Amino acid sequence: MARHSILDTLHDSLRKDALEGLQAMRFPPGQVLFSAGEHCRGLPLVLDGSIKVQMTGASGHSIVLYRMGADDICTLSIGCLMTGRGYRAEAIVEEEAEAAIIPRGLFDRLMDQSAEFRLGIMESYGRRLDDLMLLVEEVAFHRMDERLAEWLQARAADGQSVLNITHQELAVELGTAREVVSRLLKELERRGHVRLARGRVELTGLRKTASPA
Amino acid sequence: MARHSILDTLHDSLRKDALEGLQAMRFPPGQVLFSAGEHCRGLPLVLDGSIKVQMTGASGHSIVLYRMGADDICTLSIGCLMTGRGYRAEAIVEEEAEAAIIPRGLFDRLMDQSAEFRLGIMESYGRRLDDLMLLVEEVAFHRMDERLAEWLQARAADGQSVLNITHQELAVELGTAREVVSRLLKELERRGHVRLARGRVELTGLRKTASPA
DNA sequence: CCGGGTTCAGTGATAAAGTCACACAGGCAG
DNA sequence: CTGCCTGTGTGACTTTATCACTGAACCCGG
Repeated sequence: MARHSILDTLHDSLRKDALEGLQAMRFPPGQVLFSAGEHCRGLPLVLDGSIKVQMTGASGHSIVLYRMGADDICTLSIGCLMTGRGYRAEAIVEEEAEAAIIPRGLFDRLMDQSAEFRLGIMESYGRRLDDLMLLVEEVAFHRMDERLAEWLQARAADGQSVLNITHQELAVELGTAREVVSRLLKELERRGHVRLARGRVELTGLRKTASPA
Repeated sequence: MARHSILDTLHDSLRKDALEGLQAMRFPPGQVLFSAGEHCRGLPLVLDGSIKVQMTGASGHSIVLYRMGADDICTLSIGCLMTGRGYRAEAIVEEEAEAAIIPRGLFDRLMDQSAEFRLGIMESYGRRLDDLMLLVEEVAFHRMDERLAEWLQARAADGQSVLNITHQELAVELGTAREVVSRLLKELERRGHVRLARGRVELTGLRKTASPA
């Protein structure tokens, strides 16, 4: 049964139709939901789990653009759906995820008949645009050591203090090179903020990177 | 009289209503259409001219995110309109521009009553998302000298071979520091690709940056 | 036309980040 | 145990960012 807040906003008869046209599916970690160049067959609603969206540029390097979680909408797909162009990014499941695809016809109908649905879509789009704008600024102007520390802290805030992640994966998160991550992590370890092991980063009281000033 | 392709798609009666609710305005170069933190009072349609959208990050640096030209829609505004949050970016007129603002009420009505209007909005959103994704990749992974050369070449392709622009402005275009632009331009001049003067870059047969390999 | 202020541009020194090449360590399959 | 694959550490070097400053070009009032 597909539970997604944007469906809750629909009026009874429309919601009933929608739920009939939808089918939730489960995806295991590592599963690729779509990849670059592929065409879009509908609008995915994320019901649960965590999915990262990343792209690989002309340079051959990859960077994570954003994540989708419970109650998210894959707005990126709408553009592909509308213009018929293929995806430019790829989506990879991180934590086992559940999603339902709204097929084109149903999407058009919902857009036509529900102001609330439209609002939800627009809001989602707006948030995504915002995310990307912030990312641009972050990538263009922030120091790598701070970005790394912030990324780790965000995870720590989620309650996770032992991350099973490789330096390479962290490099893709931040859009940098593996060597850079390795060196910065080593530095954090020297300062006692983290403990490192193969494929593992343990956070041990990570504070501000504390400029010596 | 507001001429914009998205209005052409409307059916007669709706178009008539829309045109009544709209009022085109002209803006001179340099005019700020909106700036960070401001609230949004409607959806701007760009009828003509050129408008750049840039943001200034926590770091204090600015970067141009994208440009809007004739027949464009300021999709960024929709998010602000829907969520009520302020703008995160600012819009500055480059070439004298003409624009019309669709007020909230009319926007809602058009979204409700015209599938073609909705399609136009969605397409526009999709393009913007695409632009930003490409920008992220560009900023994260491409070399500055190539980015500068490409930017200049794009202008040359537009027919302009003498640009009236300062190094500082170029730095904002590329999201880097003024000094970096100065040095790279000097290098291009040494190679005979450009000629420099205060506030001016003249393109004299700019080819590939030609790696020595 | 001159003087003084303002905006632009050039440059050296240094730090941060990216690139390249390679050594080595940990874990797993045979 | 022995390879083998993946992940990590590191040196050398290039590119980019930052800081601090110099000087040139332009603008405007007197």
